[in-house]
Order: sequence, then C-alpha cells, then structure tokens
Amino acid sequence: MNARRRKVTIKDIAREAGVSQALVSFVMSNKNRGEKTYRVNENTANHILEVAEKLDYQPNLSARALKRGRTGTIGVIVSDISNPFFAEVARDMEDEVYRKGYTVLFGSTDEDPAKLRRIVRVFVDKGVDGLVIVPCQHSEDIINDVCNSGIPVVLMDRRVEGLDIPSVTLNNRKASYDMTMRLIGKGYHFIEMISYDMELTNIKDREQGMVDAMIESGLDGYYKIHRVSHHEHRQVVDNIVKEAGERGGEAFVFATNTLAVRGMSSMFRGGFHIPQDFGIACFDYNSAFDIYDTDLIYARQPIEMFAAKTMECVLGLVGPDYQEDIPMDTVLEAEIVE
Amino acid sequence: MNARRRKVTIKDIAREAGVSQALVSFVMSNKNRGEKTYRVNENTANHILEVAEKLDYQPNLSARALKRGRTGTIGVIVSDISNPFFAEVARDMEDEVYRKGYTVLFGSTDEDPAKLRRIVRVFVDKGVDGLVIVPCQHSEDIINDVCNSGIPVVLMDRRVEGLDIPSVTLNNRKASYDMTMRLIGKGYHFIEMISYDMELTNIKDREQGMVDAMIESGLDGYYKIHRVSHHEHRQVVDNIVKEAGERGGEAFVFATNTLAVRGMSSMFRGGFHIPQDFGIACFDYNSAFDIYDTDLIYARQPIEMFAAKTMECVLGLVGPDYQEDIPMDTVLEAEIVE
DNA sequence: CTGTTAGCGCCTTCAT
DNA sequence: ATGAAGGCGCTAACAG
Repeated sequence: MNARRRKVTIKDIAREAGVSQALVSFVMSNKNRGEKTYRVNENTANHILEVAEKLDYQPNLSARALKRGRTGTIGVIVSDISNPFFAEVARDMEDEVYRKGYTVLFGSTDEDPAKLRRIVRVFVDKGVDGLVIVPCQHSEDIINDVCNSGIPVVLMDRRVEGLDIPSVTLNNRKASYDMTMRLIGKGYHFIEMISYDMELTNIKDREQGMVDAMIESGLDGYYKIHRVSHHEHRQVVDNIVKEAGERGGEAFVFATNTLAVRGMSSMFRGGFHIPQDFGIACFDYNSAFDIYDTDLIYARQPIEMFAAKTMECVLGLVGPDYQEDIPMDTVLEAEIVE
Repeated sequence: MNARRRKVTIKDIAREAGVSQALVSFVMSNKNRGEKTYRVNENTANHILEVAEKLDYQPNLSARALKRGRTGTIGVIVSDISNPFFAEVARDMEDEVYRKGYTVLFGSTDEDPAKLRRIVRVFVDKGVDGLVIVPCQHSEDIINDVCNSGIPVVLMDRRVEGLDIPSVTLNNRKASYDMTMRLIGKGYHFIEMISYDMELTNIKDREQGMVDAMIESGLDGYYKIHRVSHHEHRQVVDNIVKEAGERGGEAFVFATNTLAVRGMSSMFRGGFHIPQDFGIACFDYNSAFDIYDTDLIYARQPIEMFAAKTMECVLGLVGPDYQEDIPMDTVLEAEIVE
C-alpha cells in the first residue's frame, strides 16, 4: 500500500482541468519565468495552476531533459572534495545552485590527469550542461578536448596558460606579496618558501608574489624556495626546517595550508617556537590556529565569492539564456589576517 | 564548427550495423553485466559491440531514466558537507558509487529540520532512487514521510528512535566508554563531558558510554555532563573550562571534534596545559593534533567503512536487483588513538 | 534465437 | 486562444 504512489503527470492535470496537455505544459513553463501569461486565457491559466497545486504536480526531469537535450546539472571537478577549502566552496555552490533548479555533481582528481580524464568522461556521458574544473598538471589537452566538444567550462582556483577559458581565481600573487611584506615589516629578513614541485598557476603566482616582495624590499639574495613532492613531503620538510633552524632562517611562507601544517609540525617536533624562531605566513585558516593562538599571518580566501562567481559564470554559459557579459578572468582578493 | 556534435544514439548503431534498435539495446545492456550473450547470435553481438565502440556510443541517461523510471542517482543529506568527517565520507562515497554507474547528490541540513524537509523535497522531485540521511533533531516525521512515499532510506551516523529503517552508525557508546576508561587508567578521576543539548542518538550514546565507564569504575559522583547550545557555545565553554580549572577538574571528554577545538582553545587562552592540567578525549582526528603533538586520546571513525557500508545498503535497496540480506543496523567500531 | 512495437513524460510545431 | 500529433532515445513486452 505504501508502494511508490504514481507520480502526477502533465496528463493528469490536463484531464482534471479539462484542457490539453500542451496548454498545461505551456502554463507550467511560464509560471516560473516572470513572463506574462500572454497566449493563454488568464482564467484557464489560473485554473491549471490550481489543479497542479492541488495534485502536487512536479515535472519529471528525466522527460524534460530528454526533450530539451539539457539535464540541468553542472559537474564540479576539484582536486579533493574533502580538502576543507573545496569542501566549503562545494557547500556554497550547492545552496547557490539548488535554488536555481540546477544540480551539482562533484568529483575529485587527486591532482592526477588520468583521473581527471576519467571523471570528465563520466560527467560528459551523464550529460552535464557545464563543467567547473580545478585543473591539475598536464590537463591542458583534456580540458581543451571537452571545450571543443561544446560543453562550457569554467576554471576555478587555477588557470591554464594558453587556454582561452573563463576562470575564477585568487589574486595569489598579491596575497603572497602582502604577507611577505608583513613578515619583512615584522623584522624577518631571510624568508623561505615551501611550495610544491607542481606547475600550477596558483602555486607559481604565490611563489612569484613572495619573490616580488623580497626584491622590491632589496632582499634579493635573502630568500629561498623549496619545492617538495606532493606525495612524499614529510621527511623533506622536516629536513628543510631543521637546516633552516641551524642556518638561522627567519621566516617561512607556505604555499598551501597542508604544507603549513606539515611545516609547523616539523617545527614543533624540532623544538622551535613561533614566532620567536620562525615567522609564519600561509594560505587558509586552520582550526589549529584557533586552539593554539599561534602568532602567524594567513590569507583568507573569500570562499562564498569563489562559489558565487564560479556558478554565476557557468550558469551564464549554459542553457538557452546566454549571458553576453561573461567575465573571462575573475580575480578575487584575499584578506590578510594575523 | 565546434558546436556540440550530435550524440551517437542507438539508432545510429542499428543503422550502421544493419540490425534493429532493440537488438542493440539488448546487447549493450548485457555487455556490462557478466551475463552470457545468450539470446543473441554471438557474431551479431560482437558486430554490434564493434560498431558501438567505433562510433563511441554512450547511452543517453535521460532517456534511460525516463523509460526505466529510475534515475540512477542517490541523494546524500548530511548536516554539513563541509564538516571534515562528512566531507571525507562523501569523497569515498563518490568513488564507491561512480564505478557502479550511479550518481550522488549532496545536501546539507545545518541541523535544521526545515532545511532537511526542503532538501528531501528537492531530491525526491529530482527523482533520486534512494536517500542517505543524517537525521537532525525533530526529523522523525520528515523521514517517515519519505519512507512512506516508497523511496528507500538509509540513516547514517545517527539513528531515529522508533523508525524501522536501516542505519549505519558508530559504536559511539563503546568508543566513549573506552576513551573514558583510558583517562581513568591514566589517573584522571574527575571527568567532565562537553556535549550538545541536542537529542541525537550519537551524542546521547557518547554521553552514555562515558557514564557507563565512570559508574563501572566506582566513580559515580565524579562526573559531570555539560550540554551547550549548537549555535552559541563560545562563551559557555570558556566558562566551563575556567570553572573546571578552579575546581580542579581533571579530564574532559568532548562529544564532537568541533567542541574539542573550542574547548582546547579555551584551555589555551586560560593558561592551562594538556595533559598536566586537563586530560582530553575526543572524536575524530584534527590536523591541530599533527602540529602540536598534543597528548590526547581520540576515537578515529572508520570513514571508508561508513561510505562503503552505507552505499552498499542503499544500492541494495534500490533498483531491480533487490538484495535480500540488507542489514538493519550496521555498527562500526572506532579505533582509539593516543 | 531474433526482431518489432509501443510507449515512458514532456515539449514544440502546426492546425484549428 | 487552444488542441492534436509527433518524437526526443531507450527498453520491456511481445511476436516471429
């Protein structure tokens, strides 16, 4: 008896209201848009809406998708959805998009182009109308392919050099520059950066911003950039910190939050103290900062903005109502917190 | 010219291979299942598969969903997808499910039954085949309703008393009991718990496990449970910690990781030290533990297991291949780490 | 063992 | 201003 009760269809409404299916379809489509109910008698229209309401009509999205050739879904492919930054962006995207009747599908690449290719494939086969991609290394071809297949793509967090695709990124160079300047202002004059050995625009920009600040401050020979492997950095970072301690390295800028956690862990275990032994600047907040009122500087990325701007961008590209004014490169500013 | 190239359909294959659409459909359906290609001439079948391969055929899922009356999507509703625990579970669910050809939709309730109702509604309208729900307070009716509508539901992380629905949860009572016992073993004899004033089975079980351990250890009058509001606990926790310090409270068990972070923050700012002033036990790992090699005990939840068991359960309930042996209450064990 | 038929629910001309 | 009809791509039930 509790069998899934048959869903109400457009046909039921038509019968109940004594009109044709086509009319119902028409009225329902124009209900949500603010458009006038031109082309249909106002009374008839209202009557149809009432019946639909009474029967609790909900359109069958599969049927609609089949007919329209659009599924109303957006694929979002990040490097790791369980990374706090992306998890929070995803969270905001959800809210943003559900209210517009779209659906988001999430996927993670683990910075692996093979996985990216696989997920893109899955999403395209599922018929996503648009794609948000956080590109990993060596993903130019994959992304180029999917663009050429006609599916709108928006890049997030990182750009891909040479591809003419809309992107939403942080002003990483400036954030990094600003934090480095603050470190210098606090009296640190030898600064090291721990970064990944990956060719990602956000990473490179963060490195560059630090270099800019050092050079501009006349500290050209006083910085060093360490690039560690994304997979096995534990031992390496321990060593870097140890050597820095011996050399009397003064401050560290970490290219990512994960690296900062790793580095601070090394420092703690090495018996070093913050900010006495090392000044610290990094990206993104971490609840550890909350526990131990560590005296460090971090760049807070505007998460809601990332979600909002990115979705605005894809949704503008998707569907029948083309936006004319899709911004190519949206650059968001970080807030420097200490 | 880069217009979205028309998708290859079953019809194209039929024409190209010189057979009927139905045959193609049949062969394609049986390709993925390990089933013998009985019922169809082997040569014909192979020929069809070749052509499909050559044309890079991908079935249109909207059409399939319309025809089958199932969409191949599972809705997963947690309290907050950006909470690290749920984010990681979600991550594993993705992987688990994509390989089986399903899709997951995520939603967050913020512990608000009104939001739960809204999201359930959205997901049901979207036609999810099954639902995974982390029930919040006062969600009995909502969950009961959706069950009666015929959509399979599996509860995760928490149960709902009185509802006969499959669930996948942690053995919270035992984890809490074990951690409390360890604290007692370390010489702490007055133990306080900071918990939420919410009627959630996981929270209640965690409280009960601690009480069990205290009573069993003959420390009946030596514990205290503080229940703070989910929304504004900052000041409250500060005060609890301060008073505990004055009274000489010995150890804290935190009902959630968020509360632990809050509590440890209060302790730090109050000038207390761990484990000298306070022993600590909590749930879930936090990267802060990694930075500051804090001497505490925590219960590590088996995240991959949560994802795997939960998905196994919904997928067994969904679709045409009913599993007979759906376990009603799957209880996972935590690993106690210190 | 193989092929045909009849829709699934919706939307979009086209005819009235 | 409204209705009738056909078809999106696929599959289940039905012949052959």
